[in-house]
Amino acid sequence: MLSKTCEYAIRAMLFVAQKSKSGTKVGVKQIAKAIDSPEPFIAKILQDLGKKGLVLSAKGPTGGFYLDKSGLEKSLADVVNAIDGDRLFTDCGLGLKSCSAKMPCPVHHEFVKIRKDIKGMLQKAKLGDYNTALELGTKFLKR
Amino acid sequence: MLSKTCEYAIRAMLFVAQKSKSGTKVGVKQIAKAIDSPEPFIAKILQDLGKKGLVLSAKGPTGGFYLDKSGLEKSLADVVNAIDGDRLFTDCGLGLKSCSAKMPCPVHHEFVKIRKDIKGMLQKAKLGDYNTALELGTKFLKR
DNA sequence: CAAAAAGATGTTATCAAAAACCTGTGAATA
DNA sequence: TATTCACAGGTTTTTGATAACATCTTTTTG
Repeated sequence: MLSKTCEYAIRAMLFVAQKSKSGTKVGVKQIAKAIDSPEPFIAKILQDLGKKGLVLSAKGPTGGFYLDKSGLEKSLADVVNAIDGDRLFTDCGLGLKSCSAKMPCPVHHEFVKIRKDIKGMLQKAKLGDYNTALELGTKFLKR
Repeated sequence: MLSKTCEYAIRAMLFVAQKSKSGTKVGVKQIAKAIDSPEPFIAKILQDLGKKGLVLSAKGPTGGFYLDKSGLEKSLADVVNAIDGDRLFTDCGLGLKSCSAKMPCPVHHEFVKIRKDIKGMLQKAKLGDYNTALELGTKFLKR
């Protein structure tokens, strides 16, 4: 469904979001540990997300990644779009190169509906929405 | 969403279903051409599906793959399950190894609903359901 | 029997995703 | 201002999925 990269990205962003609520910046090492991901890999991903304006970063001691108010309002759909593009929402479910309402694969119409649901779900979910649950330990980012 | 293998499998099965309606058996070569897939690859997939009882085959001249009445009643979910297992319906949307109602990732509950929809859709879609549309050329298996 | 077609098995090639590494550069603080 | 911390950026390696090919066996029809 989502690429591995994208999965890591979302988990990392949710962790950063959680920490940003209290104004803390977090380093790559800490993030990697929190979401159980390879450190150099998550560094790359965050760098990429930074370039695309989805996460802020500060160099030097006490530096790290963080989100501001508007960053916390970004949705999971924004993250997915930054990493995977709109592949998930446009690619044919049966792998056809040109599959559209005009030239549909057998399951095209059914897939359109499903994808719409997924998109809606991802758009509704904001990065800041999960802080409480994460702190309470009722939702998890690793294992 | 589905593996490439699974996509080919579904397309191949839909083609076989279409031909089986009129009692025709189809060879690997013909199938590969019809769904625009590598011939040795689709051969392997069909061999596999045959072993799992989803498609019938006959050796020798005039042989090939075909479906009987009960085969045409099988659903896309059956094909997906034979190839990809229940990966699609059980794996965590964010890549966590153990993600369940008890230890959910942040989007677990949302994903459960989506997956249920997908499953329902695949179960409702029978292999024989698309014959007319395929013959009329309003739905397609390649390009 | 000969030809045709699937069954079975194994090897190799290609490609993109994932992962790891290494050096550069800017910022903070003592 | 020097040191150190941490992100930035580029390069390389590894891995796994996909794809392609080859060979041989078995079965069935004509």
